[in-house]
Amino acid sequence: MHVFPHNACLLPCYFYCHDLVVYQHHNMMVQFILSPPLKEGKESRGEKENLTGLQPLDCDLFSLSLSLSLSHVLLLLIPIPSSVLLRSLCLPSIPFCTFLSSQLSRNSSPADYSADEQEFLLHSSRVSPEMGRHTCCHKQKLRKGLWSPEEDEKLIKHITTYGHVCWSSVPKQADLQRCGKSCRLRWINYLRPDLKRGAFSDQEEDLIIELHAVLGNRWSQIATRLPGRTDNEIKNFWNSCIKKKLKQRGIDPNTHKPLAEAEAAEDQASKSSERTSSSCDLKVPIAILESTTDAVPTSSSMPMLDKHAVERKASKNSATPMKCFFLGQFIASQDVSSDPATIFPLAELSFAADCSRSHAATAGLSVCPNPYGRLLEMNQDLSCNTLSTGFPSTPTAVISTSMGLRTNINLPPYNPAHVCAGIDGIRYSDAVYSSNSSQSSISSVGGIEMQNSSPFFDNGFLPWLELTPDTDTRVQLEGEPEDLKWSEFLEDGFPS
DNA sequence: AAAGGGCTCAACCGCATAATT
DNA sequence: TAATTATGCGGTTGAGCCCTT
Repeated sequence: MHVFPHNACLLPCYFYCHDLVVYQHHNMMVQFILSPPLKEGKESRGEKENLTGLQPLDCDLFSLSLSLSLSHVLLLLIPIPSSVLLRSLCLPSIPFCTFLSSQLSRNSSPADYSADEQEFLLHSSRVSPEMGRHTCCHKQKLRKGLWSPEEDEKLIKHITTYGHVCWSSVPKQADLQRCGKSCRLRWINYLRPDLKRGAFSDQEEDLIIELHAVLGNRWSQIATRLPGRTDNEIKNFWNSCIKKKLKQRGIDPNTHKPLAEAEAAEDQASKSSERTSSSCDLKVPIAILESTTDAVPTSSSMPMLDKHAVERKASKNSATPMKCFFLGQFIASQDVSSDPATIFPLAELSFAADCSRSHAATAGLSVCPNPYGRLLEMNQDLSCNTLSTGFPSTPTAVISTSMGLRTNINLPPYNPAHVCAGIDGIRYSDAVYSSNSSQSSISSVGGIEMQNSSPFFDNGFLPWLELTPDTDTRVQLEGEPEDLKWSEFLEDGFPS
C-alpha cells in the first residue's frame, strides 16, 4: 500500500481555508480537518510547528482511521484504490481545496510526485488572500464557444485524476482558459463517462412526455429519471421533436390537453383577464370564477382533463403544472367524497395508495387511464437496473437481493411526513404499495418499476411502508401549501 | 451546384438559491 | 444580517449540418 510521505508535516502552513484540506496522493486520500479554524498568530503558529512527523496508519480499504488527534488538527487517512477518485467518494461541498505543497516539497523529494501532481499542488497552493474567495470567475480572457479536443482532453484528464471538488478551481488546475461554469457544463453534458449516446428510444420519449405532464419544464428533474441523459439533451429533444409530435397528435405540449381545449382555455383566460383588468375595482367572487372554469367540458376519454379541471378549481391562474397538481391534490384531499383515482390520470401518484392493497398491483397502472398509454407497456420494458440509477438527486440506496427484489429506498428512512408527499414521496409510497400486491407482479409507477417476487416487504423490512397514506396526506395537507416552495415539495414533500 | 430554410445541439446567459464570510 | 461567491437550472442563441428547391 502506498502511504503518505512519512515525514510530511503541517507547518508552517497558513490555512486560509478554515476547515478542510483534501489531498489525494496515489491511492491515498488525505483529509486535514481543522477544528476549530487555526488563526494566524504567534501562538497558533507555534502550535502548528509542533505538528510534525505525522504518519499514516495502516487501515483497511475504505475504512477511515484517525491517526492523530491534536488540539487543532485531525488527520484522516482514507486509502483508496487508484481507480477510485475523490469525486467518487461523495465528498461534501468543499469551499477550498489545497494542500501543503511547500511542506511536501520540503519534506519529500519532488521526484515522489508526478508532473501532474506537482502541477496540481502548485495550483492548489495558490491561496487567495480572501478566505474562501475564488478568483477563477473573475473576468479574465476566457475562451468561449466550442470546446477543442485538446480542451476536452485536459478536462477529462483533470477530472478523472483529481475529481471536481470545486468547479471554480478546475480551469486553473487543468490549465484551461474557461470559467468553471463552462467546465462543469462541458463535463456534465458531454464528457461524463456515464452518458448515454444516441437517439432517444420510444420508451424514453414516452417517459419524457409523461414526466413533463407532471413536472413541466423541470428538465433536471426529468433528467434524473432518465439515466445517462442530461437535462440539456432532454430539453433540446423536447423543443425540437416532442413538441412537434404532440402538436401533430393534437395535444398541446404545454398543457398536455387537446389543442382545442387548450385554445379554449386560453381564450377564456384572456377574456377573464380582460374582464378583470377592465374592472379592477370589481372583485369577481371566486365562486363565479370557479363555476366559469368548471364549465369547461371535460372528456372522459382524456382523464388528464379531469386533472386540469381540478387544477383550475384550485388555481385559476395556474403557474406551473406542478403547482396545479399539488393544489389539485390539496383540494381533492379536502373532499373525502371524491375519488382521487379518477381525478388524476397519474393515479399512481399518492392516491393510488389509497386503494386497498389488494388492488394495489393494478392501481396506477391498468386502472389508471393514461393519455399516453404506451407508457404502460414501456414501463414493463424498462429494466430495474436502469431505473435504479435514476435518482441521483436523492440519497438512494439500491438493494439487490438474490430473491429478485431490487428497489430504491429513499433515505433517511421513516419519516411519516414524507410518505405520499411530493413527487418522490408519492412515487415511492405507491411503488411500495404496488409491491405489496398479492400477485407477483411488475408494478410501474412514474417510471419506477419494481419486480417483487419476495415477501420482503411483508416482513417489515421497510416499516414506514405500513402507513396509511390517505390519512397522513390529509392531515399534512391541511397546512398552507401556497406558503411552501415547490422545490421543497419536490425534495421533501409536505411538512408535518 | 448553390442558395435558402429548417433543424439539431452545444454552449452561453441570466436568474435563483445555497454557502460562506 | 448583508455582501459576496459558487453552483445549478431553464431559456435562449448561434454554428453547423441537412434537406429542399
